[in-house]
Amino acid sequence: MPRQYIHTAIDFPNAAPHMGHVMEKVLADVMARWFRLRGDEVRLHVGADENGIKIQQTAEALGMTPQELVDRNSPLFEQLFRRLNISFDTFIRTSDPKRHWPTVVALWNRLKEGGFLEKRTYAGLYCTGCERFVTEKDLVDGLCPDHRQRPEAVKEENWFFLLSRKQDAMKKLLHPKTGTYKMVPSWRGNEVLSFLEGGLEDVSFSRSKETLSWGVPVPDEPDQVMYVWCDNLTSYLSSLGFFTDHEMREWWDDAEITDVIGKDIARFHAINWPAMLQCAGVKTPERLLIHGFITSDGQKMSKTLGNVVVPSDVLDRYGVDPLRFYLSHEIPVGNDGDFSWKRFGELYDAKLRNQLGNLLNRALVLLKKEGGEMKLGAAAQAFSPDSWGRYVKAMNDFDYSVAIQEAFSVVAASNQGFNDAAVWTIADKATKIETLSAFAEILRHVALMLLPFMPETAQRMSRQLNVPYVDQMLDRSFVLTDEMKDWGSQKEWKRVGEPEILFPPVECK
RNA sequence: CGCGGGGUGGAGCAGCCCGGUAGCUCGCGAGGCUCAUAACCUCGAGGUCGGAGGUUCAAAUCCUCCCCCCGCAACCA
Repeated sequence: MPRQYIHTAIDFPNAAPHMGHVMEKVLADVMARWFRLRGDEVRLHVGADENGIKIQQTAEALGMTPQELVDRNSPLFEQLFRRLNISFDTFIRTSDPKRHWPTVVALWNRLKEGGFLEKRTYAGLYCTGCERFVTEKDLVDGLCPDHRQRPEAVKEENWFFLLSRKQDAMKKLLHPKTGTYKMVPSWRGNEVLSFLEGGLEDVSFSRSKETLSWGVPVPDEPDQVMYVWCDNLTSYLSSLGFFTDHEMREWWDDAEITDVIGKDIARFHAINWPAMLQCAGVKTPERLLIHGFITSDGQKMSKTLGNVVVPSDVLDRYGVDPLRFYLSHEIPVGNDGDFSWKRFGELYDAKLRNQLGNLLNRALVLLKKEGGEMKLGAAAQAFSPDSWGRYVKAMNDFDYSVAIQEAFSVVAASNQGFNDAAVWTIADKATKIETLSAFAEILRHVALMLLPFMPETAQRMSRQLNVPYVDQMLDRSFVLTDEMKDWGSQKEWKRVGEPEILFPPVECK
């Protein structure tokens, strides 16, 4: 049984979670759920990137300690992910000295022992107002735009990771044809590859404690704190207890590893991370799934524009599955996407209420009127067996929007078939029951297709249909068998349950 | 010539890799049905597929050049 280790980027909790965080987690969760359904063993990891200068600064501005800030914000992420039914196994917080730091320190030591770390003088411009290094291009007329002062030229001793040595190795690893680390979708990888062609430079791996105090201390160097790379990325290992006495190596060494991350940090995950792993003698991941960004009504979300969409507002209004549906249906994997309340409402009505909910309702109500007994006859199945083939291929190819649209094209075709057959006018009771049963059977298949995307909805549909496996379908061990995908395979399924409204109308905002 | 993405009926998008009736959602017009959450179905109006060349029997789809929009351009996650 293949083993799958999926991890998302860990999130930066200097503010409350936004729609972009949600998109990434839903994407990873759809993948995790699909892998489980097809029979793989799955571990899904998420977390919070709590260290760094920005957290330090934000905390200061709010008059709290960094620890207080992350203790306040990180749970917001975790709670949101739970509410979204993200089936994660671990939530790592990088300020956790017990779960996270030992792995980080061990990795650091390995890199150092391998001769991949080197102490150098880092020269840069330091703005005392920002309390951080700034670059030339940040400056306006040579001054810090925020503090209107000239940054000082500062030199400090830092550790560097010798990434430049790994250029050829990374080219080989990421080679579109022969490399073992695949970037999905491939066009997202192009940017990374061309960047790689430009040549790699060594990366700064630590800061002086005066510059950065909130982070993982460098072993044996009291005045140095690790800079983001060694700390943040390593959470993917620390969640498995790597390099400790409770490490779960099988989830790395004997697993297919997928990173789910945004286009902005693709480069670091595609290059820096596998380079670090190679240098530490650890296997590199198999797949990098790169998603785009989400805009709000076509514009970049920004507090100044006041167009930030708060995920919990959507959840309060529409519930979990409609949001999961919207993101999966509207945004092809890798593409940028847009969130708009208008579009959300339209899609909710058109697809979820009018097409899906209505089909389920009209079929069940009529069947109930005939007594609720199921009987699948020789009546032509209105469900093309190719649908499963197309669906499975799309799911395996990470074309999730294509897959969910396949499910909805089955629904649309069924509504049409329902009218064409004028089911409600069929006089012969046996024929009527057989015809309606066929629609119930179609909906059983549709619910299974929707299961990775809208788990609760899939179960509610199946509950109304009263299919035999309804109570197991949200279990992690629930596997989609070939038998389940066969027409009329549920011999124990004798009668349907009570019809209910699947998606109620939601008032316009 | 820095890199990548995009430019498709009123709006938002898919199709482009593997050329061959231009598809989806919403909106609009007409009709059908009345089982169903005033939902469902059918038909219709509306597009020189950014522009110009080229390849081809045939191009939204391949090639070349140009224009416009967005992101990135390295330590900022």
